[in-house]
Amino acid sequence: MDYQFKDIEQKWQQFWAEKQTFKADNNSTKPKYYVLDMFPYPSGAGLHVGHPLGYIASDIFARYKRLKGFNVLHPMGYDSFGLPAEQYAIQTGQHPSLTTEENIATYRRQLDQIGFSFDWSREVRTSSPGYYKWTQWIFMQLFNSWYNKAEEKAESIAKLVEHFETKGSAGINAVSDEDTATFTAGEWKAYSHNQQQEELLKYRITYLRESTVNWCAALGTVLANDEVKDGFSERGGYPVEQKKMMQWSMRITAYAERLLQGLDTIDWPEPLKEMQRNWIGKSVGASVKFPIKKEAHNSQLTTHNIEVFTTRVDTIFGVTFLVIAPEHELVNELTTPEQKADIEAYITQTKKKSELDRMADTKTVSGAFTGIYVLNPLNNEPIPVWIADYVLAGYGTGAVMAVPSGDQRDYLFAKHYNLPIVPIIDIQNIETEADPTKEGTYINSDFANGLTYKEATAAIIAKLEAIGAGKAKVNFRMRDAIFGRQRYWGEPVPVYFKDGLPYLIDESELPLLLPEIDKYLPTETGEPPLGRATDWKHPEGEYELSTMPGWAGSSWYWYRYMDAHNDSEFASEKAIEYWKDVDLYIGGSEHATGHLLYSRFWNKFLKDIGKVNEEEPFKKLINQGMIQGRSNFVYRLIDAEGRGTNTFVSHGLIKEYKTSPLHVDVNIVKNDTLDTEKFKNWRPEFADAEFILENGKYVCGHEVEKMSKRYYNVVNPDDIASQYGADTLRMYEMFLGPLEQSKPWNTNGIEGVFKFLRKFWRLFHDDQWNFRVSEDAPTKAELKALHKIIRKVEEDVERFSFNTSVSSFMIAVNELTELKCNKRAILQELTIVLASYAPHICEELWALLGNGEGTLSYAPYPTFKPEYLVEDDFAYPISINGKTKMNLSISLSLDIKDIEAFVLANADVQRYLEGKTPKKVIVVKGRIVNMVV
RNA sequence: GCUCAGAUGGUGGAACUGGUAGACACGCAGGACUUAAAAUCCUGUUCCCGUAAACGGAGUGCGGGUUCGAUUCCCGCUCUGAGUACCA
Repeated sequence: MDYQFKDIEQKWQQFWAEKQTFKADNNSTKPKYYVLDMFPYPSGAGLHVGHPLGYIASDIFARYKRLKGFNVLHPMGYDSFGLPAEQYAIQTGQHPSLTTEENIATYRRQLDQIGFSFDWSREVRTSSPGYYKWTQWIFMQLFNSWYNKAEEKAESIAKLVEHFETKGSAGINAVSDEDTATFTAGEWKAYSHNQQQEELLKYRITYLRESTVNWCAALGTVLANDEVKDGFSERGGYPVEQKKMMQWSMRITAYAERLLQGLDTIDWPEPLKEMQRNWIGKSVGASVKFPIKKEAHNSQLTTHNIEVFTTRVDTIFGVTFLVIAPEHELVNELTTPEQKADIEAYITQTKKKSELDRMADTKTVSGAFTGIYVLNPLNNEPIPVWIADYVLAGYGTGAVMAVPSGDQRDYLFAKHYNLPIVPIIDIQNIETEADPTKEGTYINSDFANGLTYKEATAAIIAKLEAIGAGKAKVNFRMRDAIFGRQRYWGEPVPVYFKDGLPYLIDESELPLLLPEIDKYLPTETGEPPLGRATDWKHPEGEYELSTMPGWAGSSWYWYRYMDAHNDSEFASEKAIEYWKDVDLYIGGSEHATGHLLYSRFWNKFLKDIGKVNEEEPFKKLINQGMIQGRSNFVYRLIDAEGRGTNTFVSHGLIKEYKTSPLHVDVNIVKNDTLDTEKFKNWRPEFADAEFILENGKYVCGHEVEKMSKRYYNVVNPDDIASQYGADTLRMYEMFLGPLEQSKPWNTNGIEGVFKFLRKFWRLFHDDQWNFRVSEDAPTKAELKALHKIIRKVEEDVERFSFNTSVSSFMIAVNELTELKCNKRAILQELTIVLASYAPHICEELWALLGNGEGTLSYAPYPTFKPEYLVEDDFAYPISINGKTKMNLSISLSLDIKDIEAFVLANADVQRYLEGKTPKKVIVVKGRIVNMVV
């Protein structure tokens, strides 16, 4: 029979499911290999053709590794807590768990159609109580830990308490809140229980603190920094404002240095690492305290100096003014009565500007003088203090020392307000702009005069430290992560409050289930939706009402797959010891500063407390590119009165007519040719449409846009699978281009892949479509074709160049067709090699070859034998004059006796040889490509 | 502005450490089969000139350089995409 992909694919998908072919074994003697996909959020729209791209790539890799003899863990699950289900619940009243359930069913059906080799027995859902029990458990471990900087690791809070009880706060080097108290052991013991708890909260890795948060009123929740884009929420695009709130936070900053260092040990795409480095934002510099000039202010000040952070402490003698952020907490106290009006006017003006305006408008210089002066700690020169909105309250100390000769922003500010500009380096050119050079030697710099950059920096820091006015400091841009969300559809925080202080619930009470509520909206008093729950009360106090953010469940899920049904641990020690870490992780780069950073953070924490073994969770990571939409257009003819008619002009002719473009559903267009009948049925108003054709066809225009319903360019994998089959879909998605590159989806070439599979099928069949293979011994040419593809696929898969493999398969099958090869010895091995790309057709042929049903998935990958290739193609690595290296494949070689004539005829060659005679010359189409001298 | 990635036929793309540029596929043109169409198969297809053909010239965004030889390496520029944005 002809290639009947529908029957074949259904048969094998059923077979794999029933026989649990891809169930991974936790007790195998084979080497392990863990291939992971970023699990999806099951949205209501279902999968479009872009989603499976990464899954197909990882599936090919997983299947390949199985053939190579590895015990492969290749699981899938759902990140099923999230906003859309909740918003749907608000609109319809339908419980988010129902919506989620339905969406998951759709996803599963769509995924099953593509023939993935997932081990579904390990499926996880972050919203199922059996799963979030352990998310809550990890939260409890974080609450019960503090970060010991001396040891560079997290430790138990009990250990900290023990230290407090014996030695007080002395000798503690922790990452903590800034306002920790200093006390002796005796004082600690004298503290009330509540005082102790309050103090400990300042050390816990997950802690409660009043902090400025990104509040999104429209969504009724706070958002993390990476969920905010240009002052608007990433989801929905609602405005986001800054607001002070009591919030759960995660002390991820404790891990900043380790998160940065770890990047050098993992095989990730460089751009992604760079994004994480920028996000962590390490800058090495110094903090300097500028004492406030006594007589500057008549009144008594509670603060005596302004602290700044700088990366160029060497320029301190060039400081001619200080700038603090308008939101800086000292502004009010510092401003002199005479300047009060000015400053207040400036602050109101700044506040009026939206976040966006303020960022866009970086050219306008604005600021106001506070009226007070500080002293340069190294030479006691008075320095005026200004406020200006180019200084951000949220970074460093919210205050900077301005060096107009070296910093362009300071330069512009100084010019605008007529402040002095002092050059401090001999070669500095500051005629028209600041010169941030580090070359040359210092001038106008007191004891640093004549020194180089390195010397000056060291000398100045030493001096500052000696007089107690500053010290070397490393600053990070990364902030602690806000962990609370005022939403319903998330993990409840396993905490209750007593006397205003948080306490963990008992571990035996886990999971703390989400309570049922009547409406999914905040309460009338503005509390989160959980405030609506009745009968939901801890015996000791009130439950926390906010839930965890979306990234909580996804920050450890790869461990749950290792031991998905364990009730007593998040995964057994044995399972974690066996599977260790993820060998290959495939997903989008949009998670660079969210999921991928938080996951690394939690992993490091879990390692610190001895629950996992690896410092980094994802050894190798590949970003699949985004699949963009490719929209098609028809061109409506405009009549003389400028009205649209019901006549449509083919794309090639639109210059001759007046037309307006109109999106048309890409599913009724094939190779940019419109199916005019389907178009008439597409919408009622086109029922009597007429067409002006070219070459008898209606050709559509096209453009690359986002894949979206609005542009009618969404292509559904179901449609492709039912039209061409899963094997064609899998191969075509790979054929489309390099995995990591973004590209528009179009089906223009899919026929080629389909034809290839049919050709492959035909190799095993005679003209009447009867299965027939020959038992004869293969010829040299046949063996060569086979071994070329064996090697090629091996190389391609290892370097994730799946698109070139597909081409190579086509070449191999074309060659074998040409040779009329139907030898079992060849086809058997070819089937194994193709199996990871097109598993259904290969399983079928494998069974027809008499190999036993369903044994293909674990068949041994054939061994490449180079002797079949070195017939007339081989390589010569040679070196000439010790510098030129050549390495070529050879098609024709001249004998030594023919060389002389050849060399004489070729000036290039003569120059190259410098009079020597080559031993061997390699010529291709009359051109020398290589010589052995 | 900064950082990164990229630019190759009508199209998607190949060429892995410098060595026959355009593999493979789509599209297009011509042909075979067919009453016809679809399907299938075969041939051609970077551009220009000449031409039936061999053959000749140009050619990997633009301008230089290194090299016997550059899509590949170096310098400068243009454009496109992504990320980031007053980070002191």
